[in-house]
Amino acid sequence: MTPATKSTGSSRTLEHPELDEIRLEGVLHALSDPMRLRIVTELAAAEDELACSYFELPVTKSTTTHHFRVLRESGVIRQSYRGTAKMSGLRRDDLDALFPGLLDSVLGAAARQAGRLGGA
Amino acid sequence: MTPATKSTGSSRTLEHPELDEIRLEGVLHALSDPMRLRIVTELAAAEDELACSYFELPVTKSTTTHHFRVLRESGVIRQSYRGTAKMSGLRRDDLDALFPGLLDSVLGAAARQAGRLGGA
DNA sequence: ACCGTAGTACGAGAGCTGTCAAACTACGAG
DNA sequence: CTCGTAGTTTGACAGCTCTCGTACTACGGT
Repeated sequence: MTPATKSTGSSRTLEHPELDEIRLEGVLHALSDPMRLRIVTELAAAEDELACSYFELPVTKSTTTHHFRVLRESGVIRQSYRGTAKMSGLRRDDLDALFPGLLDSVLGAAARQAGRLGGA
Repeated sequence: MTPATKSTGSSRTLEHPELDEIRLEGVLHALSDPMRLRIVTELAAAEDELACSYFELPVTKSTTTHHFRVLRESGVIRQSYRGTAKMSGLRRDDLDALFPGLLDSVLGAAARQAGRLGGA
């Protein structure tokens, strides 16, 4: 929101697929891993960008890096650097434009299943 | 070897997951393959059970068998034998009960993408 | 009884995936 | 400058996935 759109010297760049490069198969594949589905669920609940370090995943840092890259390269999340932190946010608008209702139904399904398996 | 064991009386039986054994991750993974997404799309369009041989997939018969098994074991389709043919049908009701809206949004997304990529 | 059609089973191979450990880079705070 | 924190890179490894070809079984018709 606030300006500083210069990337402020952070030369580290991140590749993101354009809208028309996002493939349904890729999105589904990205979401079909438990760890990544969990990341996406938390990201959706947060309604805001989150640092990778926010997530307390039961895997090492390098594995975490791997999962975030799969999510980014499939077009599910958008990432950017802010200081030493790497912020991640759902590409909700892009996904809704491309595949209306898909993200919501997957999130709903994930919540439903979590309730069914955990809370019941 | 030695097919001496069971054979369960009547004809060839097929394993299907119960409703509460179907996992969202498994369904998403099953749908994330182009060949299987295509099968599911045609199955949905048909609104009826189809024989494996109906599909003219650009792969061999053994690969076709493999894909149908993945779809069945993940809970996406139901299969049964009718004569020498093996009929397959979407488990629409089960999936809708478990993950409301998911199947429709995936099918819609697939149709949209097909139109976007093919119809120019 | 035979044959053809529909699908299965069994290897097998190339390639991808999830995971780790260890060494590394980038940034901000003292 | 030095240090700690956040994340990356590389290499490795087991396991899975998609694909094939060949050999096999099951069923129905002639």
